[in-house]
Amino acid sequence: MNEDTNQVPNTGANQEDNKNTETKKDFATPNIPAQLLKPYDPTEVEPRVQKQERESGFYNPDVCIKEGITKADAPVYSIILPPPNVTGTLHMGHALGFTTQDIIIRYKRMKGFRTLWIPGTDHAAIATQSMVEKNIQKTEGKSRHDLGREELLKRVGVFAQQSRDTIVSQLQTLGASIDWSREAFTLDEERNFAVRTVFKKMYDDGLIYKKNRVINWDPKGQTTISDDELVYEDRKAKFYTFKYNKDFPIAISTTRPETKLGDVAVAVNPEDARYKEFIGKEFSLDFCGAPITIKIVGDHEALMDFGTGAVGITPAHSMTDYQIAQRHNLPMIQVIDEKARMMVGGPEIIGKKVVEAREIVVEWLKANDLLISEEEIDQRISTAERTGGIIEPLPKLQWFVAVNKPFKLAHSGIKGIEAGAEVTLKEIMQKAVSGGQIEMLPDHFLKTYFNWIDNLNDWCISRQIWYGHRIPVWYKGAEVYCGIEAPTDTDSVGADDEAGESTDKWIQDEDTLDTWFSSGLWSFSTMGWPTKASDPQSDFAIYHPTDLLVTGHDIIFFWVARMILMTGYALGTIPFHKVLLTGMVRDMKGRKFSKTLGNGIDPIEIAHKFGMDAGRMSLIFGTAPGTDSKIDENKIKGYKHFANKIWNVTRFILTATEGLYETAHSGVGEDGTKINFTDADLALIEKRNEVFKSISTNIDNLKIHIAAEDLYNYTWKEFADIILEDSKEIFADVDNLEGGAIAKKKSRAKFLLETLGLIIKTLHPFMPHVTQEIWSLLPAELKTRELLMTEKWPTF
RNA sequence: GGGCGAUUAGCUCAGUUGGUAGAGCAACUCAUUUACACUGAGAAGGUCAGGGGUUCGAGUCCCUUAUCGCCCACCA
Repeated sequence: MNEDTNQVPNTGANQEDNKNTETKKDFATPNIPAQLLKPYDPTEVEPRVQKQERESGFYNPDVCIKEGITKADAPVYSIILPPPNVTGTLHMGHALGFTTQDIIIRYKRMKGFRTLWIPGTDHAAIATQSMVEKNIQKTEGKSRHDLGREELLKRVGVFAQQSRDTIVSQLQTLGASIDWSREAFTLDEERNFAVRTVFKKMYDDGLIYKKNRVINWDPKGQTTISDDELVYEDRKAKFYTFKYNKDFPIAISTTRPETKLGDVAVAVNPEDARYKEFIGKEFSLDFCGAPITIKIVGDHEALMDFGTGAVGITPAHSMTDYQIAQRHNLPMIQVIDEKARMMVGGPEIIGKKVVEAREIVVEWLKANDLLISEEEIDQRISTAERTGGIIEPLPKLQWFVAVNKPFKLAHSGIKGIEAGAEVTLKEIMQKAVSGGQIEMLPDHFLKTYFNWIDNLNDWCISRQIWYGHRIPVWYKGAEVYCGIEAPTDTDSVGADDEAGESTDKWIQDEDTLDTWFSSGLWSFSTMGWPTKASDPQSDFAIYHPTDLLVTGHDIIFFWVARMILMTGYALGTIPFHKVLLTGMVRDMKGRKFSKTLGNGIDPIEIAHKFGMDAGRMSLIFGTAPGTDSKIDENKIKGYKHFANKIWNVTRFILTATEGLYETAHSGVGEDGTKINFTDADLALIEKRNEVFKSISTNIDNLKIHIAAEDLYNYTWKEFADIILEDSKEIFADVDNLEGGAIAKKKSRAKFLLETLGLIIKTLHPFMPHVTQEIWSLLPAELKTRELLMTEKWPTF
């Protein structure tokens, strides 16, 4: 530990500063620390304080216990950091969440809790791989297949590492008092073991299954994605109405004529008088060079008053049609491949991209006089969240998690679920929250959460990308093996090897898991589960479930729900007691921060310009949980002024109480008599204590934006503007005029010093750097420890 | 189509269980080397989106309308 940082180095530079400020002779007294004579300079102070805090080891609760800062049997408080994606750098949106967590963590630590905050990063599978692929394509003109699985993974690994380093330094710049000794990564060996363990358990319980069905295919990313990874875009589209051929009795409509080469049926409403007579009939015909057989089926899904009232059914390329086809036992004919090219049809159409094929089919319809009408409509198309590719529904053999399948939950700490009872994953997600064990703030997001669960379908978890947790399943001919460890006699073929080679060795499934599968385990995979789960001294035994999750409301489905699912399933418990949802941070025009707009603000930039303390305050101040906020530099500037204000308040108090503070703080005057507070000061104390009591209460209730405001107002408007101004008169009073003058001064000096200490302590979670710096300059009598973060929180 | 949120000072937003409308920024008047110009004092600025209801009392609770924003959904 570097104790020197609290001392004022007696360098030439400082002496020079003293000379420069000599005009202010009133303050150039030997007892006033030299750096106080200058305005507060966050760029010099903040990195130094961060280093000092970090090197003290007190971010780690084990060290706090060892050094006697925290009692071993103290109540526990734990938070896991929502791991940022290793796709780039943090912006002010992250900073809001992380600052919120740091405030709570510092508060709890000072209150004596055994406090743990675990950091980490997320490998973000598709997002990261596609970013690296794009870079390689741009700089080297190579695809991932040119590089091969091993080489690509190496490149992605390097990128992820750089990204992680940036994120770590950003978190440190933020002043996050997080325990770096416990840093985790969603794709490291320990987390991989947890993933394999849970996968195997789910597989054995029949909750993970492999099935051929229509999934969301991203032709750009060359992978499947889950329903939640779809992003909808509004576009104009042509809506064509036509007949398959001249003899076909019913006209249908579509925006995608090229898919009609894969049609197997036309669905009409069984009540529809126009078409009733045709139900059950079959027509074989040639459509654009592809022989197709269309069966007319009756299905209530077909709405009589929409379009022609008849729906062409393309089971292989539409989710809805797939479901209708299932009901009527219809075949599924794939006509579009993974590159979104036509697989069937005449020579003019086969091999063409869907968009070109669409034009060709329309031309063909026109040429054969089959097109009845063509109108422009608004349409929502699905695109892939990470690559922007237009989703092509395709039939594929994929892995799924069954959310509606009952299984026996061996252990249960979830209210409303008995141990050993039959439940579904959906029920776990519902009961963990509806039973009140998990609280959400603001609570109106509960409706969003439940609504999502009600409409939830089985979760497609396999991805055809290489960066991620490989599915722990091996094949040997027709045999399938799922295990935590690879079977012996495994052939370690890479993905590039041509499949289909018959071998007598086990070959692992090529696919990787959805990144949210591993994120879902984060609350316990970061704590030594499963290896050390049974050890009562393990983090898992001590700190799980965690107390609080602070995250953006945009990932309630992706992450919050998946954590509840995974924790409920694997442990029969909840991952956290409370969820605090933060809003989005936007620019002054209300736009989201984005790379393409170039409006993103890097927290490091803020630290350079205004100081991170100011940045932290500006994020918290006036921002209610769950509501979006706007931020601009003007606002941040205001809190830079605030930091400087406290700095000057400190200078004033130390100067004004010069010679008084020793006696004032000891509570005994020079003559040995006790210093009593004057009635006026007693009244100030009462009022002050009330303010600080309510600040604590507000932090306890996670209303940190209100606590920050109260603290700001008291410090500036009450303490500085009124009390300090009033004190000037008291201190200016000439001693010998009346006997009470000296007693009044001592009383006030004691009050000012105590209150300053109180402000600095209470403000510390919000503005850790400036408060630590001031703390180091306060007279020793005021403090019990050098590091403010380990001081006791003031209680009344 | 369903759900959620927002609407408060010129701008950006707070407003705990219902009890006299708040802050920052901007603008206005004054003070001028003061702990601090990264300043202080003062004044100004609001039918709390509109309408209805409950209540002794509503920015806050209920109903309704409007506008904006977000999320979800298989109208081909």
